Amino acid sequence: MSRTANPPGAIPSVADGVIEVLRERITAGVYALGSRLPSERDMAQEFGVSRATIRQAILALEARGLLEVRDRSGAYVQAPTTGRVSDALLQLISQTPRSITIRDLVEVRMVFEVEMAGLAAERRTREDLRQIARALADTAALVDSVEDWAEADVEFHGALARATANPLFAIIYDSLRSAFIEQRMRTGTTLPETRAAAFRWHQRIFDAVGTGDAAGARRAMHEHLLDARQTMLRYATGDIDGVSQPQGST
Amino acid sequence: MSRTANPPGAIPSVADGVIEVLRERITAGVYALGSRLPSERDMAQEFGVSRATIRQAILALEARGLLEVRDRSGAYVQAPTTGRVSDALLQLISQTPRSITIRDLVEVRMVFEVEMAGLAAERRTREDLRQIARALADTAALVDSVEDWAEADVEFHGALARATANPLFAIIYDSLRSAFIEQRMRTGTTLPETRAAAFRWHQRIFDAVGTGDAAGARRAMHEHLLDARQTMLRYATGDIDGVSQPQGST
DNA sequence: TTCCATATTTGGTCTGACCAGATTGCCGCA
DNA sequence: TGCGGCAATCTGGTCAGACCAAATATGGAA
Repeated sequence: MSRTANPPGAIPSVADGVIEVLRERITAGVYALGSRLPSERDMAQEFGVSRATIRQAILALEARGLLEVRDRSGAYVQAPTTGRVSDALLQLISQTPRSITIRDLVEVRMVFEVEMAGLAAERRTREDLRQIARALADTAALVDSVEDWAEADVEFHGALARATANPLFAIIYDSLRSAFIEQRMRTGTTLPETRAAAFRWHQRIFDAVGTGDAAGARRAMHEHLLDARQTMLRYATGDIDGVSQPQGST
Repeated sequence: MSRTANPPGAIPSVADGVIEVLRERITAGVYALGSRLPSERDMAQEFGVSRATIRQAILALEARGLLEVRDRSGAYVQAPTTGRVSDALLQLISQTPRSITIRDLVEVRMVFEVEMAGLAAERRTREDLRQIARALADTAALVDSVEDWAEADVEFHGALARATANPLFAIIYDSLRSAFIEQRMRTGTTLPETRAAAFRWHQRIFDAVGTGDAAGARRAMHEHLLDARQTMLRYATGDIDGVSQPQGST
């Protein structure tokens, strides 16, 4: 795996050593999840290095999502989130030579989500159903706000992913999610009637999942995505290459 | 999207400002891909901040995969790789509460590799075929070395992913790849006869892709994975929760 | 016991310095 | 003129010590 991008021959820096030790302590639970690490000054003393080096190590671990540094408070052990994955993925997508088109995106969704719907129908628990139902209700209630609706829509599909009882699906979906959104999948969903149509599809999917009708769920999801693709392609301005890199808000 | 993990209320630090400017310059091409950024000292002067701050910004961008810092040489603009994504994904997987099992992994592969095989059969170019063939030949030639064989095997599936003509598939596959490997999918592939069996499946898949037989390719891949799952489950020691975090080589 | 002022701690930033390897450029030899 | 090699220079890595302002902890007053 790609370590800290240290070419095999390179001399591991002092900071790398600190990073390694800290990482071990974190995964070993010496520094429990949510707990605060010793202050930079204390660690510098303990490791016998300068504060600058400790600082570099902490920053690296923060970038990797293992720590959260709160200004004037301390560094806290953080549970990894899908955010890191999707950030990296988004960045990758935005710089892919042959840019990712709407068609590509829908194709991938088609592959994953159709099967996800089927698995969800087979395995969903009562709690899963409750969450899916809530998301469904939200899409109906928030149909007037493009932003809120998009969020609810994503949540609906996310709940479906979780209902597959396979955490990998949820992880993958979450990772792609920001890409989906960022790439203004909304292209077509800015129209109220599009959102209304989506609701009807969602309803069908939900019913199938609820009754444990895997084949029906797959079929409904498949048709939903076919329909969505058509709508999006119609309103798309073309390829989505210039993925809007998030702009700093300063 | 999750910025630099800056809570909305937080005061953006000086370093954050520098990060933002540098990032813009990189994406805008002011600092071209592969080129070297000014030295830390020069930038510190230009931005009117201390070298420590510049350093922090550079480290952050390195962690995000935008830069590669070479000791005593400089910081170079780097093309993003799937490595970042898979690192993050691997970390995420290794810390998921309900640990990821072999069954989960194969299920995900089943979902998208089957479809990938089909798409590859429909769209593969002559060049794609050549690469797939080469990987196939490698798996046969390297059948005696577990390590080399695993690499070639992964390459075979990777070439298939690229042949779908949808870059997202290749990206996703590459991102999952290290997870697949790390999680010692090899559990069953350490046996020579397993590798021999895999070769026969690969051959069938290759033939179907070569003749443009999408349905056949899907079927062959499906059966290949079913077979692989059975083998792996038989030799698996159980769930793979303690995902081997890569150990520092020091 | 409650609450607020004060003292302490903590991360963020700055300055200035040294090290050792990478880079560059110049000089002398062929 | 061409080129190999040595030395000055440059660069990132690390260290030391200091100041700031906000977050926290402390202790005493109400």
